[in-house]
Amino acid sequence: MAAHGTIAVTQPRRVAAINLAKRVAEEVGTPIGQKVGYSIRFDDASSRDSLIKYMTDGIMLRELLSDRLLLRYSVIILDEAHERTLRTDILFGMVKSIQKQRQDMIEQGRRDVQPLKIVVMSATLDAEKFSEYFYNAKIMYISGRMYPVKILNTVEPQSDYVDSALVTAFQIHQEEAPGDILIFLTGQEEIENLEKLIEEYATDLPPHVGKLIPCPIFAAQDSTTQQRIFEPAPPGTRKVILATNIAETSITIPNIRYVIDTGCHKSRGYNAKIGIESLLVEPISKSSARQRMGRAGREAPGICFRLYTEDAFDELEEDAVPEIKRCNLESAILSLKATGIDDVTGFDFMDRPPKSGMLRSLEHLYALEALDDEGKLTEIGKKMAAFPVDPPYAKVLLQSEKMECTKEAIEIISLLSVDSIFSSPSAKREEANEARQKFVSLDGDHLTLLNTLRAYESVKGDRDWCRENFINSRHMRHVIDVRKQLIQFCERSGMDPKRTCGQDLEIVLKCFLAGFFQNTALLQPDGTYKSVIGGQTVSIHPSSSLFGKKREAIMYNELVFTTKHYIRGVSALESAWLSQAAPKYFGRRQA
DNA sequence: GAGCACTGC
Repeated sequence: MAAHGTIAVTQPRRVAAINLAKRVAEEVGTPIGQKVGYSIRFDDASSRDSLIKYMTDGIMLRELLSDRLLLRYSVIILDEAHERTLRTDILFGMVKSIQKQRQDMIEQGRRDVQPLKIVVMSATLDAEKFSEYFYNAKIMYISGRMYPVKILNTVEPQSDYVDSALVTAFQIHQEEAPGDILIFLTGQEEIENLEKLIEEYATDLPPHVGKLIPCPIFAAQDSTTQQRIFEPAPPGTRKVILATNIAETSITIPNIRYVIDTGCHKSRGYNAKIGIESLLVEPISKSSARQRMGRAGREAPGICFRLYTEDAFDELEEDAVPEIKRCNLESAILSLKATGIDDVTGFDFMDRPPKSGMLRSLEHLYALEALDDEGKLTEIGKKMAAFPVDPPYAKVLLQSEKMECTKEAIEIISLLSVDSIFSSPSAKREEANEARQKFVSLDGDHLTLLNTLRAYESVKGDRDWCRENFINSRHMRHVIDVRKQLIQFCERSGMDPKRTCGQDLEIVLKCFLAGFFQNTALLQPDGTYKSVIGGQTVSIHPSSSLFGKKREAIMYNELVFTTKHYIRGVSALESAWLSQAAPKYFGRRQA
C-alpha cells in the first residue's frame, strides 16, 4: 500500500473512469495500471501501489462490503455529484459516516488509522447544499472552459416539437454557417420518425444547397451503427444528429455548432405506493437545458435553439429529482444492510427517499428471505448481497443449487440483466421478427433467450451471424462477461456453476419463481392478464415471444408503465406452481 | 403493436 493511502476518484460511468485514468497517467508519464489506475466491472487496471485509482461508484460500493472503513483510501473524490445517481447518493452517506468513525478511532489513539479527506465535485449551482451536508465543508469554485453559446427561445409555445425541430433544422441548414446540428429527442420512435421526415424534406432542397444528412443515435443501437455519428460529413454537406439523452452526458459528438433542445426527455419514475415503475416523457430541468446548450460550444461559439418559450424555461425545476427519490430501493437497501447499517430508515441521506418506497423494499427483501422478522440480514441475505445482480436474481441463483439448474439460471440471468440482445430498427421490423422466430420457445422469453445464447455460441459469436439475425453483438458480449463473472461468484460461494437440468427446462422456470413470485399474472375470462399481487391489468410487451398468446399463468421480469402497463421478459407457468413458490410472502412487515 | 440513461471487487 502507498505510504499515505490511495486517492480514490469515483465516476458514475465506466468510460469516464477509463478515460480520466488514461489522461492522468499520460500527464504523469507512467503506464496505466501502476501509479495511476482504474477499476470498473470486468476490467481492473489498478494495483496495490496505485496512488490514484479511478473507479465507478458501483465498484466503491462493492469494496465497502469487504472494507467497511475504506482504510486503503486516504482521500475520496466523488465526481459528477450533481447527477445525483442512486449510487453517488448512497456513497455520500457512507463516506460521511466513515470519516466520522475514523476520526473517532484516531481520537481514541489508534495510530494505524488515517483521517479521511472527502472532495465532492459538482457542476451544480447550489454548492451550499453539498457543503451543509458535509459539516459546512469549504467550497472552491473552478470555472469551466467553453465558447459562448447564443440562446434563442421560441416566442410561442410549440404544440409539436418534432415538427418544430424539423423546421428549425432546415432553417439552420439554409441560413447559418457550417457546423453540425444536434437535436435532443426523447426516444427511438421519435428519432426514427424525424429521420424519415428529414430525408423526405431534404430531397426538396434547392440544388445549390448542400445535403442535410440525418444521423440517429440511441443506446439500443448496435456499435457499428453508433460509430457512424463520428464520421465527418462529406464536404458541402451537413450532419444533423438525432439523439436521446445519451448525447447529454455519455457520448461527446465532435463538430456540433447548433443544438436544438426540445425541452423533454424520457424519465424513469417509480410510484412507491403501488410499487410500479414508469417511463414517461417529461420536461427537463434547467441544469439539463444548460448541459444540452453547452454541447454547441465545445469547439467554437454556437447557437442553442430552445423549442420552448423563455417563460417555460423559467418554470422548469432547477435540478432533476435525485434518482434515490424515484427508484426501486431493494438493491440499495440490501447493500446498506450488508455493510452493517441495520437502521436504514435512520440513514443519513442527503435527500430522503419516500418512506413508502423504503417499506416496500424492506417487505420485498423479507419476502425473498433476505431479512428476518426483525429486519436483520439473514444468511440468505448475506449471500444475496454478495452477488453483482439485483436481489430477485440473486435469490434465483441460490435457489438453483437446490433445483439443480445453476448453469441455466446463470445463463438466463445474464441474458435478462443486460439491455435487450434483440435489435429492432423500425425500418426492418418484419425482417427482424422473422429472424427471431427460429429461437422462439413456446414457454416464453426465458427459454427463447437461452436458445438464442446457445445459437450464438454455436457460431462462436460471429459478427455477421449477429447482423443477419438482428442480434446486438455488443449486448451479447456483455452477456458473456456477466456469465463469466457469475460463474466465478458461484464458485467462490461454494456452488457448482456447471450443475445442469439438461433437457428438463421446466425446472428453470420454477426456479425463477423463487425470485419472481410477485411478478406473476393470471389470464382473465376476457382474455386480459391481471397481476396476482395488486390486481393490476398488465399487457405483454410486443417484443415478447408471448405477445398475443393466452396462457393460464405467466411470470414476468419487469413491469413498466408507458402507454400501458407493459410486462417484459415473460414466460408461461402452470398456476399450480404459484402456491408452492412463496409461502412467506404474506408474512408481517418489519422495518 | 413498442424501452431515456447509467451501474455491479
